[in-house]
Formats: sequence, C-alpha cells, structure tokens
Amino acid sequence: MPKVTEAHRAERREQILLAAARCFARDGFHATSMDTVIAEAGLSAGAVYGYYRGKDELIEAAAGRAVELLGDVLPVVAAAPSPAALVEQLLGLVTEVADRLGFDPTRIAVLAWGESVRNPRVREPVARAYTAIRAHMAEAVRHWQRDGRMAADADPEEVAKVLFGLLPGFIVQRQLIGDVHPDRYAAALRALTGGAGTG
Amino acid sequence: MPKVTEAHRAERREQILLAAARCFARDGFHATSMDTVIAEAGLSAGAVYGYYRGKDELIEAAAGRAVELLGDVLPVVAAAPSPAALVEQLLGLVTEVADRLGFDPTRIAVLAWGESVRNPRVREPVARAYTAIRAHMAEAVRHWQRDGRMAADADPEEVAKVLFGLLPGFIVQRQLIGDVHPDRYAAALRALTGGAGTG
DNA sequence: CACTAAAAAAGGAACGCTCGTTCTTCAACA
DNA sequence: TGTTGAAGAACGAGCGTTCCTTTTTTAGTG
Repeated sequence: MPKVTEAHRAERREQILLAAARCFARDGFHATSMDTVIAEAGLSAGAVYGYYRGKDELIEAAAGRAVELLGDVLPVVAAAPSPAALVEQLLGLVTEVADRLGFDPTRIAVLAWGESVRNPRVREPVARAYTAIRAHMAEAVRHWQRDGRMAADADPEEVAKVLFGLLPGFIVQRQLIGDVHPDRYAAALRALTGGAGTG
Repeated sequence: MPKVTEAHRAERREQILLAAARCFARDGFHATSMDTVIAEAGLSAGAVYGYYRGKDELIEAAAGRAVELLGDVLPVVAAAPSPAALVEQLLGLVTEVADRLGFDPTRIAVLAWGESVRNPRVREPVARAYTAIRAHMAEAVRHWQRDGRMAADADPEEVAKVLFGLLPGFIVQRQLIGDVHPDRYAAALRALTGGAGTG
C-alpha cells in the first residue's frame, strides 16, 4: 500500500490552510475564488478537494485558526498584574503574530465576525474561544479584587467582558483606520483606569 | 410629462434601501441575492436597478446608513460627564435603534467591517464616521481634564480611541455571544475606571 | 537488486448552476 | 398619445465542484 505518511497529509492540509488564510486576509472570504486558493497553494483543484470538502470547510478552518491563537495567551491573561498590563500584552501579541504566520489573523477575525452573522459553523467556535478568554479574564479580576486593587462589589464576569471588548475595539480601529498602537492604547487605558496601575 | 415627484423618488430609494438592509442584516451581504432584495422590496428587478446601479451600491448605501446613525449622538458624546456615562448612553442608543429601524444596524456594522477588508468604498465612509465620533470623544476627554476628573498628561486622542473601542467591543460580543447589556457594561466600566464616576 | 503492479495523490479540463445585470415589453397618467 | 416607471424574462459570466487522467510512490517477486 503506497499510503503516504500521516505527517505528510497533515503538512499538506497545513499548506492549503495557510494559502487559503493568506488569500482570505487579502481579499475576504467571498471575493477569493477557489482557483485563487488553489494557485496560492501551488496545487491542483483535485488535490485541494482531496484534503478539504470545499470552500466552506476552508473558511471555517481559517476562522478557527485565526481565533485559536488567543489560546496561547491564556496563562498571560490569568497572571496579569493590572488591566492595562493585561491589555498591553494581549494587543502586543495580536499585532506581532502577523509576521510569524504570513497572514494577519486579525483581518480574518474581522471577516469571521461578519460571517458569523449568518453562519453558525463559523460563529460557534469563535464564540467558544472568546468565552474561554473571558473566563480567564474574570479569574484575573478576582485576583485583583482579593489584592484590593479593584472594588470588591464589581461583577468579575462583567468586568471581563469590558476587558475582552478592548481587543475587538482595537482590532476594528486598526483595520479600518490604522492609527492605533498597542503601547499607546494601553497607556490611554491606564489614564482611564486611574493611572496608578503597576507595570 | 408624467414625471413622478422627487419626493416619490426619494421614498422609493428609501424603500429599496431598507429592504436591502433587512436582507443584509438577516443573511449577510454575499448570501443575499438581488432576487431576495427585489422580492423584499416588493418591486421588480427593473425598478430596483432604476434606483441603484447594482448590488455594490446597495451594500455601500446600507453600510453608510448603519454607521451614520452614530451622527445622532455627537452632542451626547461631547457633553457626557464621565467615561462610563458616555459609554452607557452610546450603547443604550445603539441597542434600541434596531426596533425603530426594522433592522439591526450593529449587524450591518459588523458585516461592513468585514467588507472593509477589501472594499475601500465601504471602508472609507465608515472610517470617516468613526474618526468624527472619536474627535468628539477627545473633546469630552479634554473637558474632563479641565475639570480635574482625568490626568492632565493623558493624550485625549488616545483616550478617545479606547473609549470608542468600547463600542465595537460591545457589538462583537453582542452579535457573537449575546450576553452583554448596556447598563451592566457601563457599570463594569465604572468599576474599572475607579467607581467614583458621576452618573 | 531490478522489475512489475497496484494504489493513492495530484493534475486539469469540463460541467452545471447561480447570480447580477440588461433589455424589451407593458401599463399608467397627464 | 406620448412619456415614464415598472415588469420580468433572458443572457452571459463566473464560480464551486466533480471526474477522469497522469504521475509518483511503495510493496511484492524473481
């Protein structure tokens, strides 16, 4: 049986997914044709369809990939000494991964939000990932409350929503206007939260 | 000349635009066909194309409409007594207009962000509207600084970016997860900004 | 070690379908 | 009766997908 190794298969899937992600980040989900993805991957139609069922599956995979990068920062989030420090590290990571990946995951995230309006297969994994992040942020808030750095009567879950919301707020302005910077953003947040934050 | 009145023409354009907006908010830009929009408007293809050049123009018009609603709140923004009060009023307005309009403009806003990735004709007006809002927020920040309610060394433009960013942050969570509420969000922000904010 | 055969993967042309758009025809009103 | 808005069938392009062919790889055999 000339079966190709499983590692090779995974590699091919990755190659196709990254090619698709680059195309999506450049042109959007619906303006990129399968021909474009196929050409970007350097393969043929038959090959691509041997690894993915179709365009929808590719969109879902790309959206999932763009979002699961946030999983890397869960430990950072839980251990942040202050809201501004948390946000600063989060935004810093989000802005730097673009080079490491060859495509900008925040672009795909914005596309995924739009796609989520009508496609549950995109929305659900994204919502799950975001909810997980928020849970870790709520944990951080509880730490701050125990340390007396935040009002004890505040609802940690709700504060976490606001903290998490700073991320899409940053991304939208970065993609649409482009005049935001992680450090400045965090500094402004520090001014807003009282300025006495550590780190 | 049975020329129809100019008011009638404007009314027809509005009828078509609202129909398109409803369809877009329901299914997204690309999953709605012109047939759907035409049926929703209760007109014929020829009629619709007599008022709009094509689907792209309809998308741009819907995106512009969804965004220009923010123009109504410019006075509110400039006069807000505190960050939390500003955000509370902003989010309150954004969540209530859905009923008044027959479609949810925040859904179209999310779609417009995604479309902005590749289409400057959508991005530019949205970016302009958002920049205008931010400018008014910066003005509010300067007021707070003059009143001694905010650190004088903070950059008002940067603080305005964070304040504005709370809006897309709220919208994304509302659309994808759905467990956010304007009042609770503002309350959490109050906890984050020190809790001593007025109203 | 060489050759053969089988099996899987990659190639790529072609299909069918949907969608946006146009254009000719019809109706209404002054 | 002429002019204009509306109707709706028809067209053409572009897309995702499939399917048949070609190439490559591997296992078995003399």
